[in-house]
Amino acid sequence: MGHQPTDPYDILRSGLIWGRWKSGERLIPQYLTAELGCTSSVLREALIRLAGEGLIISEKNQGFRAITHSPETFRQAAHLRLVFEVEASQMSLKNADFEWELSLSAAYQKLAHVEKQMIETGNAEKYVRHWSLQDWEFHSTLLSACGSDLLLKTYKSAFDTFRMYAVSSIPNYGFGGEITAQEHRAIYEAAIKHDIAACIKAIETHLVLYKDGNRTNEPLPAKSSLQAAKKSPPPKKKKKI
Amino acid sequence: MGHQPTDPYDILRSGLIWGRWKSGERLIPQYLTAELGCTSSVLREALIRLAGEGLIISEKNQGFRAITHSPETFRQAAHLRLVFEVEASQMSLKNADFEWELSLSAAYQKLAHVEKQMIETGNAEKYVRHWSLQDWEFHSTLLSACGSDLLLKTYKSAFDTFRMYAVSSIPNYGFGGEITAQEHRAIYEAAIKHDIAACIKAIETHLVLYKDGNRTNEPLPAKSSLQAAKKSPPPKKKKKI
DNA sequence: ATTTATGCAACTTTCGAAAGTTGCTTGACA
DNA sequence: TGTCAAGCAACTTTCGAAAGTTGCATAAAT
Repeated sequence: MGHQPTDPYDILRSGLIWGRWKSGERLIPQYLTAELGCTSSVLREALIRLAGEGLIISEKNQGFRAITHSPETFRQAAHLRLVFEVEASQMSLKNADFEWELSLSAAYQKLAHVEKQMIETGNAEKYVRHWSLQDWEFHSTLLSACGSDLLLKTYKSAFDTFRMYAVSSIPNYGFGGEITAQEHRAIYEAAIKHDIAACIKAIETHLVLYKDGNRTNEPLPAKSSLQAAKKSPPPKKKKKI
Repeated sequence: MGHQPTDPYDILRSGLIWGRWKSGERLIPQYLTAELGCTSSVLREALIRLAGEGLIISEKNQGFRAITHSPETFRQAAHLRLVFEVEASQMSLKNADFEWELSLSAAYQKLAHVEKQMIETGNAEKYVRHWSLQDWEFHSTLLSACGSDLLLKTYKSAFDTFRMYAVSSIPNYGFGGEITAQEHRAIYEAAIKHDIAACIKAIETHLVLYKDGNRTNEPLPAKSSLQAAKKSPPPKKKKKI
C-alpha cells in the first residue's frame, strides 16, 4: 500500500492540482492548521514555496490565493506543453535506448488500459483521476530521454498548470474518449518506430485542440463537492438591524 | 535617481544572479541578517521562495545553497532560451504593432550603444553589467508581443539561469565583441522587417554557440573579489594538539 | 589501530506571541 | 443623505526563543 503524503507542502500542491481549492480561492494558514496538522508558520512556508513555483499568488499583506485560471491561461499552458513536447520528443527519440522503450511501453499499456475501461464501461468519471496520472506518466516518459533536466522540470510545471485547469473546468479532465485513445496510440507507435516527423505530427494533433480552445467549449458536468472537514472562518459579524 | 532594493528577496535574487554567492555556496540565514537588515525568519522565507523558483536548492535539515551550475546546466539553459526565442519571436512578429516596434528600436539602440562603447574603448569589463541588462531588455522586448504571459515568465526564468552561469564563468558574461554586436543587429533588422525566417535564423546563430558549448571554452579572466562586509561564521574549533 | 559510541556545537525547523496592515462598520459632522 | 474619520476585527507579517537534527570531535571499546 502507498502512503498518503503528510507533508503540508505535498498536500497543498496536490490539493491545488486536483481541485481541493478553486481558482482564485484564498488559502488562510490559520484555517488550514487543523486539517494539515501543523502550525500556520509551516503552512506559510509551504505556500511561499508554491508561490515561487507559480501555483499560488501572494501579494504583500493580502495573503495567498490559488492562481486564477481562465480559458486564456489554459490556452497558454497548452501551447507551452506543445512547444516542449515537440522539442523534447525529438531529442528523446534521438537518445532513445532500450530501457527507455521499455518504460514508454509500460506507461502506454497502463494508459491504454485505463482508457479502454473508461470507454467500455461508459463510466469515464470513475477512472478519470487515475487516467490523468497515467496521462502524465506517458507524456513525461516520452520526453524523459531528452537529456535536459531543466527542460523536463519546466515541462512539469506547464503540465501541472494545464492539469489544474483541466481538472476544474473540462469534462473528464480532457479525456475525449476514443479520439484521445487514438491520439495516444498514434504518439506511442510513432515513438517506438523512432519516426520523429510522425511523432511530432501526432503530438500536434493531440494538443492543438486545447491550444486553440476547441476542447473547452463543451458544457461542464455537474461537479460534486470535494469539501473535506475543515475549520471554517467564524461567521462575519452581522450588521445591526 | 533609482533606489537600491531593500527587500531581502530582491537583494538575494539579484545577488545570486550577479555572483554575490557562488555556485553551490551555502546561504545561512543567521549570517546574512546584519547585511540584509532583517531577522533570519524573513530571510528564510525569501530563500524558500527562491527555492520554489529554482535559483536555490533546499534540502530538509540541510539549509539552503545557491544552485550548482556546470557547463551542462548552462547548455540546457541556453537550449531552453533558444526554444523559447524561436517560438515566441514568431508569435511576436505576427502580433507586432507600432508601439512594440518603438520599444524594440529603443531597446536595440541602447544595446548597440553600450556594445559600441565596449568595442571602441576596448574596456568591455567596465560596461559588462550594463550590457547584460540591455541584452535582457532587448531579448525580452523582442518576445514581449508573443501574447503569452506564461511563456514570457518561463523564458525569464531560463534567461536568469543562463545569466547566472554566464556571470560566474564566461568572460565578459558572454559578450563576444563585434560578433555579438553583429548578431544582435541581424536579429533586430529581421524583426523590424517582420522577416520571420531570417529572425529565427539570426536567433539560432546567436544562441547555438552557447547551446553547443563553443563559447565557454575561452580562459577565465582573473575575477576580483565581490565580497561585501558580512558577519562571518565563527572560526571552527581547533583540534587539540 | 580501527571501529563504535557519546558529547557538543552549529545550524535548521517549528512554534506561538507580538506587531503591523487592511478594509469593514459605525458614528460624527456637513 | 453623503462623506469622512475613528474603531475594530480579521488577518498577515515579523520576531525571537525552544526544540530538533546533523556532523564532527573526542572518548571508549574491540
